[in-house]
Amino acid sequence: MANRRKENQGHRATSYDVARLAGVSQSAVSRVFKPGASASAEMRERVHKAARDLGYRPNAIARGLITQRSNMVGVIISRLTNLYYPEVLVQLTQRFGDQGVRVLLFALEQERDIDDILDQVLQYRVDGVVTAARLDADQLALFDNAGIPVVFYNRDVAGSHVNSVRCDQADGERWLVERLLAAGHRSFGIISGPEDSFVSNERIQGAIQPLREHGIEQLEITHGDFDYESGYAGIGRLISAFRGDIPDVVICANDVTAIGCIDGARGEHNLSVPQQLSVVGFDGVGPAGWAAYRLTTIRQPVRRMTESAVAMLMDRIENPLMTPEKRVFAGIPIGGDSARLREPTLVG
Amino acid sequence: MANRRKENQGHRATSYDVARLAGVSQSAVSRVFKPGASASAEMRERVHKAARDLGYRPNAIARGLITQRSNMVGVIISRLTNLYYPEVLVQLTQRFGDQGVRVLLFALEQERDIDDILDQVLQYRVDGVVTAARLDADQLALFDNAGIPVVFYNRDVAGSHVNSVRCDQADGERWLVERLLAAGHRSFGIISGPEDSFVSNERIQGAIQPLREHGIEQLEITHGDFDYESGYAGIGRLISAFRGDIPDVVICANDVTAIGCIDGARGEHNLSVPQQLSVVGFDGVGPAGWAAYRLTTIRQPVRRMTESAVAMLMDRIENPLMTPEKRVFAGIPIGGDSARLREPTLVG
DNA sequence: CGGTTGATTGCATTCGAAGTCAATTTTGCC
DNA sequence: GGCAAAATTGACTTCGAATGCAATCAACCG
Repeated sequence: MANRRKENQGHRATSYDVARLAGVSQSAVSRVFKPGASASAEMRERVHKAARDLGYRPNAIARGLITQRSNMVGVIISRLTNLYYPEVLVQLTQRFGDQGVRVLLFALEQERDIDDILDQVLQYRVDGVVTAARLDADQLALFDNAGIPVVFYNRDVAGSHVNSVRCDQADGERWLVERLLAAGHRSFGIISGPEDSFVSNERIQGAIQPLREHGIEQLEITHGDFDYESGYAGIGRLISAFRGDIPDVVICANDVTAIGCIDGARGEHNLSVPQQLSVVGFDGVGPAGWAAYRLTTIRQPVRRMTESAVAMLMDRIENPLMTPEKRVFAGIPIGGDSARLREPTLVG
Repeated sequence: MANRRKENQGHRATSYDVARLAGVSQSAVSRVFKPGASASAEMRERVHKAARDLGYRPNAIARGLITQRSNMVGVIISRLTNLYYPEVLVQLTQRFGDQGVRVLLFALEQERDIDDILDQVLQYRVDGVVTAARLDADQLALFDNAGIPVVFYNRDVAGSHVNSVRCDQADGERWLVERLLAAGHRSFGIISGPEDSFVSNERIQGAIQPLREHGIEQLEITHGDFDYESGYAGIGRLISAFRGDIPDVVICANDVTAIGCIDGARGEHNLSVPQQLSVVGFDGVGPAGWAAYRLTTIRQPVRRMTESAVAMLMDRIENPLMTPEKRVFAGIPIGGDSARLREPTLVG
């Protein structure tokens, strides 16, 4: 009994085992499991039966070695705990899965871990990479030299010919700002993300520029970290920066910060949102829609973006000489209830 | 130029290339990259230099084939969009990473996708599996026969000798119920998860049992799906079930449901929480701590649980004959503000 | 019926690194 | 200096599947 068990455990059936049992050659087994290869009906049946009896499954590792295709892609994500990324990750995983490709996950706690991570990604001979973490030109070159296509997700490398899928964040912010201005807001607070965050900078610059264009002078910025605490504490710092005055609106680097900001405004400063303070976010994560917040925000079209990222990467993998392409998606404005977007109606 | 580029791309350096450039044998290169193997200082240096010049990195796929160790583990997660899992996933990924092991991610949208998924997991010859999705005895046997250790996360297979890491959910619920009873609550509503969810059943049974023991009769249950909507709509269904009365407390299958329940109670039924209605959740996710909710809940000790899961799986991988072990962790009660846990003080 | 075509099948090689074994060199010690 | 022990190194084989090529076989045509 114990022996029987042990045997099974130690020995996983190989194509040779199947071949022997079915009385055919190893090549035949290989061909039966390769869709579209030439094999007679009788052969197929015998091999399949033997394979079933032995519990045989082709070894993806061995296959990867000979075909030079691991059928794995690396997905590099930083700050996964952000509410926005899990959704992206799930969708990528499922869509790649539909194409027969597996996701090897690399999660950075600190952006500085990245060099070790890249080394690992390269060792595993992934067929491609989707990165939602910053890569500099040298790091990108590693993949270029190895012939591994890379798709940037909501990021880009300046002046470099790489694939990227992005949400037009500047445009989204501009939409918000235009509407806020039209509704009469004149003093603006901003709670940004980390100073070195590409995503944050793009959003914040996208907000600041139209504000400048409209000659807005009452503008204060405080730095945050994309999290709830940043918003909760940030509103306090902004009020100080305005010398006790309250800005008309706070633009937050993302939804979670905006939610923190709303809670802070209500709980710590006794402000009602949006009557006394408008707050806007960015992302369109689940909690943004919760009744307690109903954020005014810009939703990223995650579905289409992940679809695009997968399609783009698969294309590049099939055809490495294809010219890199950048796709930009418009964000979807969500009216919500956390900001006044219309001119105050004058009640007679 | 184009040629140069092409060459680089097509040809990734192998240990033979390095060996040739360094004027040594391929075995030598292999040994230099294997920690603890015998090689002279001079040899190490020459090989490292050649490797650096060629941008050589050992091919993890080839290594996996010969060593019979892929250094990858499969992580199977369902309902990743739940707020609770991303945290678990990040921690698992990082902790495995610290042990030099990569995570191959499998995300199920539907629990029924699982058979295809398992097939994939087996093909990739992962060294082990952590699953937060249900596996039945047959499915588990697949891994057993292949000699691949499995650790269940917050799940278990009845009567089966498998490793598992769990939070004692029944005990957590019991704690909540005892306190709620002590504080004078007498009528209970429950918003469960899906009927076929192991996690939900464990929690709900854990709540119902002490209620029975205390002879509570006012008890209604409605089914949900672990999401915000379930809570938001669920409170309405409970109020109907109580014929317009309002239960003293609603026990929710998880935090997100509890949050929905609070929003529904406040927004749709004009109830104040916790004054008129106590609501409790389970998990201790980030939003549970947000000022708008301050949930009374049980936090899972994710850190220790993931640590344990990784340690356990690595142990089994190193020593396959080790007896499977089950570790149960106590949940951490979070007082919060969404339920009255003390007897009402009588003000004179 | 001979010859041609096309499908099927097996043999042998290949992918890249690891590890066994034996040959060689170095080291240590009296 | 000489010999045993230890360290270093290389040749060769191995892991499991895929594939080019040649051999075999069946089908088909005039």
